[in-house]
Amino acid sequence: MSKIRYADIAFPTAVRRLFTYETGDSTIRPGMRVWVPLRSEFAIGMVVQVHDRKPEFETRPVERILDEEPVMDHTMLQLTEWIHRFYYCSWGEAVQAALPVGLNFASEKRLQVRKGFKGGISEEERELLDEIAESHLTLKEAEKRWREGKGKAFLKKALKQEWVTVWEQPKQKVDYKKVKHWQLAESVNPDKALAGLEEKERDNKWVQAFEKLTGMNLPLPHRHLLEDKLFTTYTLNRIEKEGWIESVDLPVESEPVHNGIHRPDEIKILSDQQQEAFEKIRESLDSHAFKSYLLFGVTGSGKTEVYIHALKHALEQGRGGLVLVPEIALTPQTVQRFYHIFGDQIAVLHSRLSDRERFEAWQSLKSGEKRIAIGPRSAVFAPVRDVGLIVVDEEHDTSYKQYDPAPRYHARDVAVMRAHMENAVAVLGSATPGMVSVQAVKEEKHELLHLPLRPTGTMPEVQILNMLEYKSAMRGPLTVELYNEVEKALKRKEQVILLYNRRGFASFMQCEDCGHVPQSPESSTSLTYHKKKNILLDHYSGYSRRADTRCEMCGSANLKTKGSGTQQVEEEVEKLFPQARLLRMDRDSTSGKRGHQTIYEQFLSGQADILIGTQIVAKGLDFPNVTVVGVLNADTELAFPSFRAGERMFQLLSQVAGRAGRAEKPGVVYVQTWKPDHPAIQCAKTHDFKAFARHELANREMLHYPPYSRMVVFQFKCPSWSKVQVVADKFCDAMRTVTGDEPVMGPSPSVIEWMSGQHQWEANIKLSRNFNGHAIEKLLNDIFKKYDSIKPKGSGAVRINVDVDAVE
DNA sequence: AGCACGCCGACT
DNA sequence: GTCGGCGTGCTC
Ligand SMILES: [Zn+2]
Repeated sequence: MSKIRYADIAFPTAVRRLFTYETGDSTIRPGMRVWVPLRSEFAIGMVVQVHDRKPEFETRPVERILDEEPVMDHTMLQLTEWIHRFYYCSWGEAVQAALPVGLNFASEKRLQVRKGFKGGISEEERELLDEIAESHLTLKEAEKRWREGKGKAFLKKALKQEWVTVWEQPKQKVDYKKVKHWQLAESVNPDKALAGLEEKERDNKWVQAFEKLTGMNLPLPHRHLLEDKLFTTYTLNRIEKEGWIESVDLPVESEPVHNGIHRPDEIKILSDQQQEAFEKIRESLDSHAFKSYLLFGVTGSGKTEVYIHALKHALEQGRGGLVLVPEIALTPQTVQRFYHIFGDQIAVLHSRLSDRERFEAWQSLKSGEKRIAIGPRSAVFAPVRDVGLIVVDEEHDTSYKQYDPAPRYHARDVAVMRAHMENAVAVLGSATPGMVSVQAVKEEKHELLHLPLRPTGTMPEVQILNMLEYKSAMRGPLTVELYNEVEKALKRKEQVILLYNRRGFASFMQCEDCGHVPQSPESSTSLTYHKKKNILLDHYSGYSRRADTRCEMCGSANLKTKGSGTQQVEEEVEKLFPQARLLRMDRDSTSGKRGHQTIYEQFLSGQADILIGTQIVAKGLDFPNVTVVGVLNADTELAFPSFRAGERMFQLLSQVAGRAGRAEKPGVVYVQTWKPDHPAIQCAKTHDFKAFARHELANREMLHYPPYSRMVVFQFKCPSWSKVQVVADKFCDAMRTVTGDEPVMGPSPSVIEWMSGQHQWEANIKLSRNFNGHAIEKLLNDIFKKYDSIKPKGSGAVRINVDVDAVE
């Protein structure tokens, strides 16, 4: 045994601390997983540091090192450490998010009857003990098997008396895929074996099968052999029974995934503007230094071609690539566009992969076999070797933010940090960039690459329909104008998309005469309506007032509360156009992405005339035959109780506009709204993102919202209503003591006040944008320390979640 | 986060 | 007397 060294280990629990163990095994290195004793059990942990500093406390030894080679390299450890500080989670939680579930170990506890145990026990107990010895159960299975009565009592007694002991073993969830193969038994001489048969046996099918096997290049997979009629499960087993062949489980290459055509020669020639953007990226790649770009270009401006050329260049440099795409956009079509050029160098990290498939994709990237990873949020951790380029497409998409479980990271920001750590180039692409990225360009953190619309492209016309004017001219949820346009389009055999906003999980009030939604005087966001207490509430600041009886805008008494319940929009539309073929799509009704995909395909192939659904229809494909797009109630987005409501609305309308028609068949987007003058609507009409950004940024700056601050949201959860409230109050006291009164808002009940048996409150704090990982960690440590010193009795039951850079 | 340890009410 | 409820504190 060599010299004792110390390993700092991160566990996948919420404890934001490392634990130090000792080991004499000199093969231990950071990035390896270990099996160590923790309390009275064993646990899996990740070695993050190996050193010689003997701690003051007693250390326990590492039981087992689970890897021969580190599964995380230095950068990945560094990246997860940054997440640990910045998003205030444990290092182990960040590690867990970065590894495929297949690499998680679970402890498996099996029961063993102590050897040579005779004991003075009753007949009945003896029987039970024999059963335990034979059944080879896990502890969990045994506890389930003997759930009650005598059995339960005996199991407990047997464990206590140590008649039965528990063996704890690490068990990896997924291993390399192994498949049953057949090979000749070592000891067998085929000729002799056959010669030893009786005459009448020679005609048997299994004998013929064996004869054939001897002439084959074994071992061969069972499945493969079955293709020959001579080989069946029976004949093979029969030969095995003679002891002439034996089965072995051998690892196999996973079957290649079919992603369509691979024609690298068909890479598209870039337009001048695309070429210009690409040249910039190429220069940065050549310099081998960190650089980040915001690639701003509307739908159809050809961002993907720029990504593809840049990826190609990275590969030519011998470096790898990483492409992040929002979950919803990760369709076969998207994959095909990359596969077309890069073929099997691509690994797709789909969220629908099985644990094993994910593990194999991960492995193929780590080994360097695959050079490009494409995937949603979690793919930011894909172990691409020597990453040169990281693309984040649709960088504004909120699905890049993880909420539960921790770490609550933003994949776009992690991507930029990873690029920074690996001296790579980050390219964030969007037609409607988030304000955070726009501001980063202004501050020269990102460089802007602008792709104007191609000369062949057109932006569809956007018509605004003022609901005030159509108040008495409605056909169900459609204004007469939109109704007529739909009719006309149907007559022309063209297609229609109708989009209605999903009502959020929050209720709100709206004036029936002017469409106004009551706003908070404190945070300038929409107030939510709470039926029980009949109040309007601002969940940022905690401001509340008795529900309005008159519209604060026009004075009308005609205020209506809009719940979060289901809407009948689809049924009403169906009645309006009984002769039309209707296709529905929303997040709930269609199960999973497959469902969406089939709906898109049906609509594209003309199997329906009208596609109606929630926001999700805006994220689909291009439909060249669609000439009318109707947004039925655009304002619902503005009622969303968030300072980002305007941004979301603009993004939605822009996205919709990007779907309507093509050059040959120009489409018109009709937006029904009570607020025709709202900047988000006006700018969407003129397709003027820059004007919208100017307006929105001015607003944000005035109210000190991101990107002019960094918001940290704290959520308090507990089954007891009174406890949550007390803890939230005390926590805010602690915050105000540490930071002063000014940046703290709240506490207040969450927008979702009650969820799965828990009451939820929240509070938030606006920090300077300059707070980096260390500063955030220090401040939050101070706040929690202060809180610990003043927290009331019984507060342990309240869970406190920290969400740095929360999105909603 | 789990999970053991410990301190008080309802049962054989 | 003890079984078990949850509140508290610790894990190298
Ligand atoms: Zn009004």
